[in-house]
Amino acid sequence: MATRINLKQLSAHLGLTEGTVSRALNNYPDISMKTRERVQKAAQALGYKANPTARRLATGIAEAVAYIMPENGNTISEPFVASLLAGLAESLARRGWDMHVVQASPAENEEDLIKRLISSHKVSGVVLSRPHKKDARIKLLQDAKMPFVVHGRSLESSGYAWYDVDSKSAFMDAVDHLVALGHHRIGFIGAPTYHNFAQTRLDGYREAIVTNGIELDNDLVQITELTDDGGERVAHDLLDLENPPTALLCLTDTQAFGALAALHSRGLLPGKHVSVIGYDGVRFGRHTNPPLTTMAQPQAHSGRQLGDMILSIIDGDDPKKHQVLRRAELVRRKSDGPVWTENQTQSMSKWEREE
Amino acid sequence: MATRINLKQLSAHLGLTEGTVSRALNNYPDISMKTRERVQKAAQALGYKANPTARRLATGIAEAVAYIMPENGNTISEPFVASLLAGLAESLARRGWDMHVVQASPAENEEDLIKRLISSHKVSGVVLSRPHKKDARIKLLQDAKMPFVVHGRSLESSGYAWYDVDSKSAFMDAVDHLVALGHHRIGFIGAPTYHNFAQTRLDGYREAIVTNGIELDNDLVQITELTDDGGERVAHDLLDLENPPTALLCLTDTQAFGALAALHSRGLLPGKHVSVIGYDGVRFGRHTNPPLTTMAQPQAHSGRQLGDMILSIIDGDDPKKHQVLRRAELVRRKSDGPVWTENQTQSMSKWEREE
DNA sequence: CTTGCTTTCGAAACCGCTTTCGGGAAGCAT
DNA sequence: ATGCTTCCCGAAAGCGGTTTCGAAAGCAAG
Repeated sequence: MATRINLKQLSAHLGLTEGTVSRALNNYPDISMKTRERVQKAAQALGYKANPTARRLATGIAEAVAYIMPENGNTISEPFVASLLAGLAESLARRGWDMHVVQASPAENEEDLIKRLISSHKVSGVVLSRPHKKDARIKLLQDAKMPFVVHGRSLESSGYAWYDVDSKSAFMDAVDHLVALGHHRIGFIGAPTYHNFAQTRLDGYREAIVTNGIELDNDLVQITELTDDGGERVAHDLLDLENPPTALLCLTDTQAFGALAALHSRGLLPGKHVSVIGYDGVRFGRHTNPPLTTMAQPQAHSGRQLGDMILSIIDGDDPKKHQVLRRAELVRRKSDGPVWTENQTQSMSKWEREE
Repeated sequence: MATRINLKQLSAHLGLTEGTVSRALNNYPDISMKTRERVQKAAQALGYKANPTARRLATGIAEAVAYIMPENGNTISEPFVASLLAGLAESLARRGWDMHVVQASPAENEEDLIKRLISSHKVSGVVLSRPHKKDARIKLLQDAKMPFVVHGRSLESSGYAWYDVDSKSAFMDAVDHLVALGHHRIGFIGAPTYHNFAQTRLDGYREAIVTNGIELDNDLVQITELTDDGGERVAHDLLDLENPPTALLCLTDTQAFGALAALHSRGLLPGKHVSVIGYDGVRFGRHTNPPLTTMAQPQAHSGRQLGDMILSIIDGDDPKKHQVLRRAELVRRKSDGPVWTENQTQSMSKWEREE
């Protein structure tokens, strides 16, 4: 086990040429059935495995794909990363391929990372998360003919493979839900719209607002970082408005956690005085005070899905055939409720009591 | 940019032999200063980079390390994984090395995974998380002389490199803290002790209990999964005891979240009626009801730390010189408090009011 | 018993780089 | 000029496979 047997030894053992043995193992048709079986049996018995590095050099295919971690080294503890990686790794492992996980170093921007990845020939495919609206990386990959799939979508998404959740519809659903509860002033806590998902969710919000016959009020949309602190900060800004919102719709659950904190610090009960809805459906939302209502994405097997996609594209499938859009669904916990009316004074005492 | 220049072209361009150019680029002393500079300048200008696969084959060193994801595909969304990966990737990238992330597939056990990794020659080092008490993987790596560092420790940890947090002391501190608040019946929510960290934390708990002159009561320690549901379930068991605990010490924050849920469902206020303390210091604990008191580990740069360690061990450092033990510290939020006494009836009303 | 086609395998080039080895050229003392 | 180091670089052999090409062997047909 210390030193593994190599092709030369195996072929010597069999009294055959290295080339012949190699072809036998790779099921070339010009090897007789008899010797093919003999070779494969011997390989099995001796525990022969082709050296991956040598094969890579010879064939030029890397047998590995790279996952690009989303930017923001700090915020990176995105809940979805770990489970996505698990699924992706599993899918690739079924084929014996490797998963490289890469991240733009502080010194290097995302585009240079992609360039380096392409020219290094170290991977035969790339999986990308959270593209920007107009993501230069996508063009680089296309120009280099490097197979890739995107977790999310950029603005122009017709030409490549992607896996995404229809968060625009999700945000429309969320708005509809809030309106049905009587809310007319719905605050939106968002993120910079170079993130395409930030844009589409905002679009969903806006579209649903007008569809419901409500006038758009730009004061009600606030942009901030994708952190709880960010959410908390702008939640305060929204509540400080002269005519404050009665509900807050947040781009992510993490931001929503911050919004809940803002409400608490003001003695307001989420779900009662002000409704809060997040997006992502992270499990942790079950434990907030109150449990967070959220639009949950079906991230069950997104990693495996992405893995299967990139693999078949590498095999030659048309990327355009691999575009899957999943739907998010409302998970109603306790942070949403009918609009609070001032004359419900009988409960006022409880409000006051919150510290 | 399409086809990268290779060594043959570069050397032809320079009128030198491939071997000479290679040695010039790798700073061999038998190349004159003059041509060495000339070569390096040309390489720079033409954007030459040695093909990693070819170099790997020639040198036999993989220039990559593997991170083994902790077991449990489901529970894997351990909060620490993503940030650890980020740091590890950064450390390796500074040297131009790759990070492979691997996970035992359902069909394959962890030991076979390591065997495969070793014999594949695909990586020159391994980083391992959460070892078992007696972890067969460690022995495999040692026997194969594969450099590795462990995130955590197994029982016998003197012979290899590791990075760990002194969770035994942490749990002793936590017990001391609770005792100082008046608690004498402290429940322990743990996990199967083949996980070494589960054992050491339990040890810390037990040792501190006796040190404080309290009698050990085995009914007070419950073993369960590392999930919120697990924590919730056994929290109920503990509270159903005839003589229930007044405080719950949990192996992880995630379990503690479940414990909080159990208390709420019984109309008990964490931090008032029953104290709850977790371990990990995940950021999310700021948003529970009430915010979770926890023993926070300094996971700031653990990933980078691990990366630097594995790199220097691969360079030949003695693994035994790389053993770093960090301390966790109590982060007091709101889920702990003095022991609840029944005669504080004036607050009883508030208790009743909780639903 | 040739001729012609397949089937089956050996031989060799190649992937792109590293590293050992040896020898020519230059430098210095004799 | 000779002899001996020392300094540089070319030549060539790997690393461990894959793949093309061509030839030998086998078989059927003529």
